[in-house]
Amino acid sequence: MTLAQQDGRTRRANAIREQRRAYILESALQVFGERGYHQTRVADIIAAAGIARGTFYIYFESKNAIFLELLTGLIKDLRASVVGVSMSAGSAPFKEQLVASIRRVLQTFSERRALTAILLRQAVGLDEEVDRRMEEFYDNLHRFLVLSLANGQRLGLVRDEVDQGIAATCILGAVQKVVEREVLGSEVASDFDAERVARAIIDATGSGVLS
Amino acid sequence: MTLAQQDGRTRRANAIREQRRAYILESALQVFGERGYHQTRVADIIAAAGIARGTFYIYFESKNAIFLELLTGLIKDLRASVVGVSMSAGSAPFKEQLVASIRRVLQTFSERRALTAILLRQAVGLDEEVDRRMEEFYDNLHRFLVLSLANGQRLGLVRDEVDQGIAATCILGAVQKVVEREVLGSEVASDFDAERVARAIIDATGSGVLS
Amino acid sequence: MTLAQQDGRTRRANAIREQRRAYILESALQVFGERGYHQTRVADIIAAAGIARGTFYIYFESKNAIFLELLTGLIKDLRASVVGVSMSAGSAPFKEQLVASIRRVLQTFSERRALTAILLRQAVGLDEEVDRRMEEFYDNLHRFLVLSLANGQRLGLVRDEVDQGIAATCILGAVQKVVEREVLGSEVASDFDAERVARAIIDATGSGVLS
Amino acid sequence: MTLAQQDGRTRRANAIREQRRAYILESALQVFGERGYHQTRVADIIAAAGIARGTFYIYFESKNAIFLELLTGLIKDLRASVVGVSMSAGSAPFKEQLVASIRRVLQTFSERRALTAILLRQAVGLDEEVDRRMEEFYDNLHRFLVLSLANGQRLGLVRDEVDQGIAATCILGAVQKVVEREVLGSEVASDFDAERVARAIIDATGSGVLS
DNA sequence: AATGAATGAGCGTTCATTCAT
DNA sequence: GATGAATGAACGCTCATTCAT
Repeated sequence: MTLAQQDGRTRRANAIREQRRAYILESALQVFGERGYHQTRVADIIAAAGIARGTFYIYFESKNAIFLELLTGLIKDLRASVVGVSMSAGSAPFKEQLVASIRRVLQTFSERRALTAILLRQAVGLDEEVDRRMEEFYDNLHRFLVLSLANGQRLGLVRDEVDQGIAATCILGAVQKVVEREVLGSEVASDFDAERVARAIIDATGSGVLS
Repeated sequence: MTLAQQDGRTRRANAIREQRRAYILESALQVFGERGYHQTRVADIIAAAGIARGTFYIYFESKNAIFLELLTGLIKDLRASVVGVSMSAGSAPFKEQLVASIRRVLQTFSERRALTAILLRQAVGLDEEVDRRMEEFYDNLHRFLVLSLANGQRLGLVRDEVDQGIAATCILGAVQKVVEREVLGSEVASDFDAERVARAIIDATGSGVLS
Repeated sequence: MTLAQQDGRTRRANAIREQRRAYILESALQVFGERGYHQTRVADIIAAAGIARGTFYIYFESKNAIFLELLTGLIKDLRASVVGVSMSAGSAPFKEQLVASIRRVLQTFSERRALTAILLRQAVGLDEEVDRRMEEFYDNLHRFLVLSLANGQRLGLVRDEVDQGIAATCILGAVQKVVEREVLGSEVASDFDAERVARAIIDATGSGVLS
Repeated sequence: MTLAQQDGRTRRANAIREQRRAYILESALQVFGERGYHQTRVADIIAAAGIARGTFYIYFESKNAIFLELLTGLIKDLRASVVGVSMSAGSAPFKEQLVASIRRVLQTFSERRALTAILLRQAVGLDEEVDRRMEEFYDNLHRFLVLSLANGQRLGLVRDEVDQGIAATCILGAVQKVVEREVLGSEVASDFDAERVARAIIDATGSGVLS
């Protein structure tokens, strides 16, 4: 057997392994999304994936571990779509930038419904590690928003009277609740008009509801 | 034994029974608040209440039932403090009314921390009945806010451009998140300045963050 | 309910609990003795005791714990029967004292066949705690024998050439092996003549086999 | 391809196969010795041998089978070193012959520590086949000792009062326990002075401890 | 022959609920 | 009504062995 052959085989084996792992992950995602963490038995996951009990434990350490991995994935994706939010005095109109950012976040959630459902509704109190990460994620988001608002105030884009901490919390909550109602509420992804909703959020939280 | 005697005895017995029931409920609240629903064992509740295992099942049908009852209680209290929010053209300045309403809601949460923690963080996916009631509660709140915003628009108090549905969702989310961070975050109730926070919420969601 | 009544009830309840516990212990002993530690399933124990799965865990923390308790019991009994071995210059002839001591030990083993079987054949490598206790037990016995031999040498009852350590080990091994072959070998306890065997052991280890 | 060629190839293949087999056996010995039978997983053995899971089952039928083979090997070695023990009225002084025999046995054990540890401490209750062989081995040894003592009595070398059965058991136990304490106890093989220990055993069991 | 991914029977333990006293 | 011992279904996880490549 030549080295090239072995490399090829190893590469293929690794690829298959990764595929299989991804498939189990995907299957688990479905079940977790449908039944929630606690109602989901390892038996459900392996049934959904069509694998044997032991096989599950080849790819994942535990039920908890696979759940954590799913969550970590979503958090990573969200972080990526959030990072783009910027108050830099770029050429694009400020408000449009905000709309784009929010829209991107909404789309990320929209494309990951099952995970979003878990993240928003099941992910607390299951496990210390999960809790810690979730809190960390929200804390980072909050800190980012506070900073953005502060920058905005310096640039005269945000009103000086605004309480940075509370306002950041309000925006966070607003987006989260919109995701909860609009994204998870509509049965199919296409029902959900990210552009319109993002615009409405920016309008409501940006200009306020009062005249 | 006269009827009067029996009445007296029955009344006293009923009173004792009610007291006992309330005490178990209270004990359960503590443990649920501290450990969350799933980490709480019936053993924890009876230990906290100082009763025997069987006694628990005399007063409550199941672990689930007692949890549901606690949640129902909080929802009832919240409904009571929310109902007062009104857009009627009373004498008090409109914004001040809003601040007062939000403050009342925040106070209700603040006074019921243990329950609030459960409501916001644990109450989904446990039980179909619980889920149904929670959704119903939030739906009612949302409907109420939509109606209020519509009224406000008619009266010229709310901007016409505001998307009632999304805006209502934003406000709901904002308040919820503030409760989550500010109420549950501060270690003791007194640390939490309901007036200041309510004012900040109204400022942020009412006037918007942008200048 | 009077205090006396309660005391009575509590006492009776405790007595029943103890009886039940002892019964489960006894049942476990049988199964462990027959099948060994690893072949014994908790299912076997509860089947033998005629109790439900959960009941087992009311009385014992784990399969390991019940085994440890059985072993501890035997070790305690053995210690009690060994303690009597003494080199004090009492009135009874020295050799007769030794015979009596060995006989007592053999009898203890003989009366506890199931446990003895476990102790001699299964009790190593199962559990760190068990191993530690067994080693401790044998160490104590060995130390005791070394001391006794030293005393004997001082009193002129034991030959000066004897290597205390090795001799103690030999005696320990001799008795243990005799128990293994003679006690566990004979099907029924009555088949085993403790007096004769004890005398033979003392003769072999005391006077030696060589002429 | 000529027959000679094939023969050569086959021979070489067989040699490689045997080497590989021996290496796995050796690796298994290490892990069994370190962790004991039950704590040793097939995973540990293949990791130690650096082979794949399936490969293990090409060379050995099961975990149990490889263990049995190791044990059989030790028993064979022991038998070989024991066979030399003889009461024949050879030229060498009788006692010196005994010392030499015991020393040889002790050395065999000392050179096979890992196996000895298993033999003395783990080898019972694992498997019927193992148990049967162990018992057979000890029975043969015992029978041999009984015979030797009988011969000794006929030759006037062994006291007539000695109970052959019990005395044989005592000697067996003495040696076994000495191995257990002295051989397994000392960390390195060189710490163990086989000559001295053998002499002490013969002194203790031969001349007895009493004066 | 060698590999290692797949298998699945089997186990110890938990805990909400029941029920005899 | 109060008690708490008893119940047993249910679960997550292990690991010796198999078998397609």
